Amino acid sequence: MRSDSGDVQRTFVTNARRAQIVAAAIDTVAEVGYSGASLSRIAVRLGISKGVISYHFAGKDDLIAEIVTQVLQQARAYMQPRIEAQTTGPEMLRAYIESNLEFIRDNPNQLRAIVEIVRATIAGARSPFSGPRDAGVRVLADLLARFQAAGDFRPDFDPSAMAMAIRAVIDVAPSRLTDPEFDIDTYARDTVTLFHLATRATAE
Amino acid sequence: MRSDSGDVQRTFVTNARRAQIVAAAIDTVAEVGYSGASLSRIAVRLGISKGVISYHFAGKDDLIAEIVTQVLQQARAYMQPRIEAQTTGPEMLRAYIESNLEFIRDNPNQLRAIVEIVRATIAGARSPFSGPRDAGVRVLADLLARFQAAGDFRPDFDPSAMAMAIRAVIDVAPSRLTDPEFDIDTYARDTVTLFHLATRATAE
Amino acid sequence: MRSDSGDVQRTFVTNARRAQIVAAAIDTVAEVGYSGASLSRIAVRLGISKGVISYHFAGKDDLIAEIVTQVLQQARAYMQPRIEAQTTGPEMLRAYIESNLEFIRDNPNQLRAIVEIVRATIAGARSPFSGPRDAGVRVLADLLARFQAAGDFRPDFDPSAMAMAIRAVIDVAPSRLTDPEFDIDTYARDTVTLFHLATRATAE
Amino acid sequence: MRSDSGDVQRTFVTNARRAQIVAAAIDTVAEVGYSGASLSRIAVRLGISKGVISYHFAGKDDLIAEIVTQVLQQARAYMQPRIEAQTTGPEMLRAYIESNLEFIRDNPNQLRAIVEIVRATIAGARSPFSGPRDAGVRVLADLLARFQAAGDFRPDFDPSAMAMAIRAVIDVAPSRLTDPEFDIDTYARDTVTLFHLATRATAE
DNA sequence: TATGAATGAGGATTCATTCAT
DNA sequence: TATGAATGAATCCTCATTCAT
Repeated sequence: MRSDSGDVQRTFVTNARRAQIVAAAIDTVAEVGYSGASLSRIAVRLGISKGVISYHFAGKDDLIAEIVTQVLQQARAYMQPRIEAQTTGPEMLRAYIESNLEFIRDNPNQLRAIVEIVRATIAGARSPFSGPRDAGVRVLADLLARFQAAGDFRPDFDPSAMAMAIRAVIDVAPSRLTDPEFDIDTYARDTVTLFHLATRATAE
Repeated sequence: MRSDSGDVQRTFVTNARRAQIVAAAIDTVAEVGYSGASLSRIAVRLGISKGVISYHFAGKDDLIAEIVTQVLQQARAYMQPRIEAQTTGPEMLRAYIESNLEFIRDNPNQLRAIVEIVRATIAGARSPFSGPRDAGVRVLADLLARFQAAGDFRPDFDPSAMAMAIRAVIDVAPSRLTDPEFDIDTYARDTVTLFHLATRATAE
Repeated sequence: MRSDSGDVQRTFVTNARRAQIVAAAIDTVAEVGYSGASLSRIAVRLGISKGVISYHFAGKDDLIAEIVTQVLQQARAYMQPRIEAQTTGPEMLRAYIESNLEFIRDNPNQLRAIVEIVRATIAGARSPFSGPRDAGVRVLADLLARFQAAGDFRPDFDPSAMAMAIRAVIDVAPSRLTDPEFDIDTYARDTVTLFHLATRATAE
Repeated sequence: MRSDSGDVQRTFVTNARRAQIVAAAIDTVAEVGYSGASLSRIAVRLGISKGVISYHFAGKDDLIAEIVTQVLQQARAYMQPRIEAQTTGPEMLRAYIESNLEFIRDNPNQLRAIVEIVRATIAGARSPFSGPRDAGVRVLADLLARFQAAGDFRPDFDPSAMAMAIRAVIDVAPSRLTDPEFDIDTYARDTVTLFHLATRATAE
């Protein structure tokens, strides 16, 4: 019943269990970090035996990969339409930042977990998940470049560096959420303004 | 001879050993990540026994704390004079960003290690090192607020949020250093411009 | 429905399933060795659930015992008539060796599996299957002794030791079958000659 | 202090511990078989912690390899001079069989262990130790071929098949040692005679 | 000061087995 | 009959830590 690869036909109950385990894993990673999130800790949180996880997932890597896949997919589903609905560069950028931070606000653990995982795994350089991060930067860089070419942004910034900066400012938010003084909505507004000023066409 | 707390009188040799161990630990963390940096791996790198580390440091946490302390102190020593030499807000901001990224460029392992450590440890929420990070943001926020009050920056940004953003953009650099396509000097220039545009007084 | 002990009345379907499982178990043991032959691997090979095996057999030991029983019975069925058809000692011995090695040649997996099992289990001294092996030796020893008494063999060898030797030379064949340089028919001829020379009455 | 590979300088105490562990491992394998010989069982036998073994050996494979190396070396040291002291084929063959079985008689556990290991590991075909076995057969086959060419043996047997047979008859002895009815000295005499008759030059 | 040796907890994983459906 | 699900023990291994020398 392991999920190795390929499309395995899964029953309803199995899917429910898998989802339950993934959810517990997300919360655990968000709470105690990647390295602290042992299978046993996840199992305890669910009140189930450690073996159940092994039964439903081919291994820890499989479980972690599932988290990444799932969260990224949810995030994309939330953000993509909001971003693609925009027609001008500045509007797109605002939608990008706002939808990102809204998603973070509404799914704090998911995001904290994924940031944790990506960072923990890129650390060792062996990184099976460095992909997603680079991909995120690249997609944004492409968007910026396109609108920049259209004259919507000032022509003299490097889209790639700007994309890195934007993602960095967004990605730091999840870990700040626990700070009671941190207000993510304010942070979103400030960030929108910040990058609007940093990218607007001079003529504007 | 453990360094538990307080000012322990230490001999010259002891201090040399400690420094040597810290240096090896920094390189190890930078290379294999925080969780991969076992005492044994650090000891092997030095060609000494694992016990030596235990002898000189109260525990792994103590060693890690020492890394943080030492690197932060070096960083401060490099950057502080450069920043304080400036008199206007924009100059200060430029000096802040440039000196930070220069230090990162010249001490990549140190920085990669510290970023690794901070992230790995703040994750667990138990965070013995969330202090330094917050402190860095706070110091910068205070600087921004001061020059903002003096009219050097536009008055309508939140210094704290802006400080977070600046630090985020800087802190992401160390982990990018291994990417051959990443040129940190260009990144520094872009970042300076970016935050100059984002903070400048409108009248300017 | 478990087969614990005694003569359980079994339906046709049940028997078919059991046979099917035994066959898969034989192939699995032959392929990955005794310790590698987990119930799960056997189940996968059959495309059935692990539980089915547990349903049809009281436990792994029961399944293994069934393999031994079944293979030994088949082997006996093949060899016994061939051996008993002979009237003189040397002919009997030739028939014994040839029929053994022919059976091995024609049922390599069966034999490899059984050799695997016997060896893996006699090792632990708890040996639920040391019986069959000893039995094989004893039967052959009795045969040898009978013909020896009749003057068909030289009188000065110990039938029991000779039987052990013969069985050893035969039993080593299954594990050699995978070696492409190993030709079992040649080996059979050589073995017949070898033991003919070793046992023939001097007067011959 | 792991023994990974290469010539590691080892202290006296360490060597003593290693030897102690190897000895315990040999006895354990001889007693409960390869698959039953877990590190924990070996540790219990010695009254030490499981970790000690991990400290002295890079892993289970390392420990097992050490057993094989050590026993084969001892065996070679015992047998080689006895065999090489002979000048004629029959004498060589007698010395080969006798020295083998004497060594088995005097080191029953060592041999039972090694037979266990070789068989358990060649089973899975991944066999890191199939080498030794094949090597043993090959060396003997070469010896036989040499003396056969010299006319010391009958010319019409295949040295390789004969070597296989001889080794098979020898290798079966260790597992018989626990049988009180089995007398290895008698078995040695019988085996010598058996293969003398099977190989002698006809003219003899 | 430094070392080698040992410990024991905790990690992931595999497995035979059980059980409700 | 058959299945999927769950269990818990056992496996090897890594690690931070301790301690006598």
